[in-house]
Amino acid sequence: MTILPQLTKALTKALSSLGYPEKEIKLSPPNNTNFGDLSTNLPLTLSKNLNKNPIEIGEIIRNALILPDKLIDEVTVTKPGFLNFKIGNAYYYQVLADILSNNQYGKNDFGKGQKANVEFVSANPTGPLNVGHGRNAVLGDTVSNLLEWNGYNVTREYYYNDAGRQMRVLGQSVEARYFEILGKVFDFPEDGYEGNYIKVIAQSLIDTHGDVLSVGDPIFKVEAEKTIFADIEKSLLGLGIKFDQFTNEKTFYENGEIDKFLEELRLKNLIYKKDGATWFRSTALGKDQDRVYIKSSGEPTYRVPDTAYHRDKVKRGFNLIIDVFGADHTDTYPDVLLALEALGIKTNHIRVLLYQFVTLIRGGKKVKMSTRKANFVTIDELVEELGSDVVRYFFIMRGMNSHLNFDLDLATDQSEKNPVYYLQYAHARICNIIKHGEDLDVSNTSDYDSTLLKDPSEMRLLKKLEKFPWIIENALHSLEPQTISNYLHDTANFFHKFYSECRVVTDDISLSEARIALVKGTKVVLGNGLSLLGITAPERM
RNA sequence: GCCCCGGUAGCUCAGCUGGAUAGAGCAACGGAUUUCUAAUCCGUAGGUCACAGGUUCAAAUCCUGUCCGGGGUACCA
Repeated sequence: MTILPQLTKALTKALSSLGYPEKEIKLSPPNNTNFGDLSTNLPLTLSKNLNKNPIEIGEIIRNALILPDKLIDEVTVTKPGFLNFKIGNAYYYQVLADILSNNQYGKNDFGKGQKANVEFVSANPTGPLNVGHGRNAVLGDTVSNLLEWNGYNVTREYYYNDAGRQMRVLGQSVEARYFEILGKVFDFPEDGYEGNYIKVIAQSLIDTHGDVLSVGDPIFKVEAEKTIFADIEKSLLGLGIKFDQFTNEKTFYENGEIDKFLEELRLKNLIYKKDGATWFRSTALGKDQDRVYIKSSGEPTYRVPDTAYHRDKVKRGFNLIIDVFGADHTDTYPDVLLALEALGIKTNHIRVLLYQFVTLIRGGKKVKMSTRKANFVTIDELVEELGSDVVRYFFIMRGMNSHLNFDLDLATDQSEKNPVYYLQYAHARICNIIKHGEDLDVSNTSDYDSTLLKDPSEMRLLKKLEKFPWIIENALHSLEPQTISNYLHDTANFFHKFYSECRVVTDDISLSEARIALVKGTKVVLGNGLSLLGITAPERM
């Protein structure tokens, strides 16, 4: 049993035995380790209720506390009113033993028996994936990993619109290039896709079908979609990302779900016609404007299939549904949820992760990315240049709410000293130490004497390892994977410091064995953390 | 105009469910290698946490306003 719940319980008991009001008990490690390992501000928060000096309250609680044996070395009360606990080393030694007996250390059961769906990337197949999609892809995949680490059964899902304007224009673009290459009259669409890959697809159509294709042949669009999608899947695989399910918009037209959904809204008087278009009466549900559902051209806006799709996901019975969207969806997903709620569908298990845009900087200048204009840096280029590990770490180490300035030149220059290597190097170093120990026959970690671990750098590292499950649990609630990369960086840092302070394998066999145990424990944490982030943990570098 | 995100060291960013002395990487400068990997470690320097109010015993963190940057506010997605 971890120490946090035990202490919380002891504090709760003390409060009730004193007749003090119930308070939420928050225990957290203080910044300054001189205060101990865990602190609570309980005396401060009680001070107002009791109209008493917080220090005095702290002392009273301290005296009333009944603590588990040998777990806590010391309890102190410090100004302005904190209650601090110094945890005994024995507890941490036990944690190390736990880690060594469980190479899944860090995993938990919070999501056991529960199904989660993570929808991400979801780029329409109109061109290669660019840097912006990269952030989405890595974020979605890492969150999926995180859910799996918390026991969820996760479906990674990619949704795309294959019935809308974008794909139509894509087909027209290919068609135009086809006739252009054949030297015939062609009409390049106004908003056509200008990338070279369009010409490649057109050429392959010529190679397989010759010049017999005629204007408006559906094959242009079909072939483009097929080819580009294959490329997208390959790009994602380059980042170690594999989807369980692809769902497309067309499905919901064909199975009647969209008509059904519109009809239900109509029955609730939430749909009306105006100016030849069909509108969603979102103002009736508290929004400040209505939205067009079906354009006067007869083409539905993307909100319509999107809502039908989300209803479908809800129906599939997931306990948790996560959408990973770029900031351009900020204003649109609330309408989707609103429509679902209007139909009596619960949406409180849907969580939307909005990430801010990636600003690409090249040659000191911002590059405005556009798939249509073929002005972008692709994921393939990025992965080829930096490697999957670096790309993944780069995208995940920053919070999703921050705009990401991606300086391509800098990323290339710094690839040699990229922060991800710091973590990987620690892991490789560990592997080497373990190997060195084995060569000298110092590898017994089944009955080592853990009490020999008492150097400050050893204890600091060990205490860090103890936090790992707690980090995973917190990341589950916040769904902010950067907390994990931050943690791993700290862990690697503490390890490197320990390494420079303490020689692991020496003539002192007992001490060596104890230190090997600590090193192996660190390896488990770093290895597990890296695998959660989808980053390799090399044995040597 | 309105909505969302951000503004923290020269640069890129952590920290934000309020806590005790605000951090890291890069860049700058100075050290450490007869040693299990120097892709490391130690040290120096670098801050009005955009600004102004407010709440609180306590604010980078919460609230209000202002300024600046990005995104949205389309019968584009």
